[in-house]
Amino acid sequence: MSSQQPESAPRPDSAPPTPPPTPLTPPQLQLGVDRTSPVPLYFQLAQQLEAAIERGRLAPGSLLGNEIELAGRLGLSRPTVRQAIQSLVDKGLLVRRRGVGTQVVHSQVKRPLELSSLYDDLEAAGQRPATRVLRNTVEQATAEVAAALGVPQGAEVLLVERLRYAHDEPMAFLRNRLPVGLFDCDTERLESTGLYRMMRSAGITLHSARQKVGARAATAEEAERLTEHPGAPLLTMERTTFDDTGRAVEFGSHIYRASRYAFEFQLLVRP
Amino acid sequence: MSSQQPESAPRPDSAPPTPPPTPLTPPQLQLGVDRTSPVPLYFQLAQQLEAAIERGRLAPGSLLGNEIELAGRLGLSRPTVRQAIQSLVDKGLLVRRRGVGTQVVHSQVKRPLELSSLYDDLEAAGQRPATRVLRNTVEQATAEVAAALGVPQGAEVLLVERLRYAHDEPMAFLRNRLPVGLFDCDTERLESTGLYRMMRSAGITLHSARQKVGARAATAEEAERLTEHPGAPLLTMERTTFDDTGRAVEFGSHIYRASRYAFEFQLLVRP
DNA sequence: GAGTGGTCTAGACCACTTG
DNA sequence: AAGTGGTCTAGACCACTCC
Repeated sequence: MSSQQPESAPRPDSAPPTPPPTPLTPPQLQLGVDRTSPVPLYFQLAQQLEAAIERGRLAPGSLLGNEIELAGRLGLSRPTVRQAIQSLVDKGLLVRRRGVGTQVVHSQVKRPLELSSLYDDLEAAGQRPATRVLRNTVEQATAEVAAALGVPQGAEVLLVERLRYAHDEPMAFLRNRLPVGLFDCDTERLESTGLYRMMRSAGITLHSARQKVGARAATAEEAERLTEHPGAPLLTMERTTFDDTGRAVEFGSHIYRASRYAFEFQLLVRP
Repeated sequence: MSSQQPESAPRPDSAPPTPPPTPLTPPQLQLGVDRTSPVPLYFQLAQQLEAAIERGRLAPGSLLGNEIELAGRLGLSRPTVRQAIQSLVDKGLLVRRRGVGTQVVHSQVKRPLELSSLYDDLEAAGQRPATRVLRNTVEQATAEVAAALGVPQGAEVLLVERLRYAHDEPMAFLRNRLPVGLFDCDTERLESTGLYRMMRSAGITLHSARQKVGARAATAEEAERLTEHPGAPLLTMERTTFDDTGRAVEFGSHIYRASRYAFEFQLLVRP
């Protein structure tokens, strides 16, 4: 099965027209799966390949070796190997071309951003984030909120308003509406962590979000809350977040100080 | 093959303990593949299911019927049916739960936005877009541009500056840098279509983009170009676009009138 | 023509959810 | 216990790319 090829050992008995055309490239690259593990085989392989790419052991542009050979080397079937490779293609780490092979993507495409959480973003950037909850009550859904959350107009929804600080400076004013009864929206926890983290720990699997990002000049009231001057440029975002069943779980209308914050994210083109 | 079942014809000869437990839900829903077509079978099935969901013939939340039965009904193998279903799960139209089944997502998640092209956005919105090319030359890459495009600092890159109008009003100032020799960047075509459309027709397959969206006040020069007043809020975007091999194919630094434009897009959470 | 990925089949066993 | 999706196998033929 996984007999390693002699690489460039000259074979004196036969004279092939061309010397071994160096089929290498995923050279030795120790790969191997653990069949006693509960982790799926395709997932183990995908992890190992991803790690190898990340560490540069698989150089950008290098070919991966064909699927059949890889399957044989690992003692896996071809569909399983394909499943592993496909998951990395979906992540943008590998490219497949028929008749050519599978190669590591050229370039420095870094890990795509998740659904961005301001709290996590700030924490990752080393800015010590803090939150002050201004309101945490129940209100009746306006037409706009009802449409966004998919509830009847006038139905009860949670209203949460927060000021987010970084280094004791206000950065953003966050206003969220959530369906009631979705999870326990405790004010104390809201002040010590982010909304998305609370949702995840409540067993909600976030799936997608529809966002609208714009800008406008600060009103007097907004300026005061954010310690800007009236007319200062503000970044605005409206976002409706859906879980994996397609339910809307959150509708946010946020305002950021443009002088302090910008959105970074990655878009994938769906063919 | 696709012999239609008698549905609810009572069978007088046998008396099942329970009357047909209504296994329905993808009720009659005429499905069928064309094996003479060059279109892959899984793709044909996915298209039909997607169309049925879109037209409401498969209601949100309804179960799809198990894979084996579906495969039998269509004369396909289970892996092929799974491939079709998986593609719709990836699109966010279906949800699978082990032990439960596959159901249509609850809610109105509309088609996710593609990598947004301002030109296409405006055209779709019925605003007749127009473009004036201000510059279309070659320059030497600054450190920032070189880093974004992955070329050596000082290397030659294409510089394109455009004003984009809607209804004869300026909407945005677009500045792009591109690797030289990527495709023919003709000024006349630039004025009559969008950059992305030109890339696609040159055989470049767009794959992903890294974006940064912010806001700031207009300088005097910017205000004049966009017929705003100095200090007016502007929406800014920096975007590096990559093709399917991971090459950077474009680096854009754009400015939009916040009074006229906002970004809308969909983010997917990668598990 | 040789080699690659793209598609497809007909089975199999397991883990999970539900009654 | 029954039914579902999740994983896996060992083959097969085709379309495309490159020599």
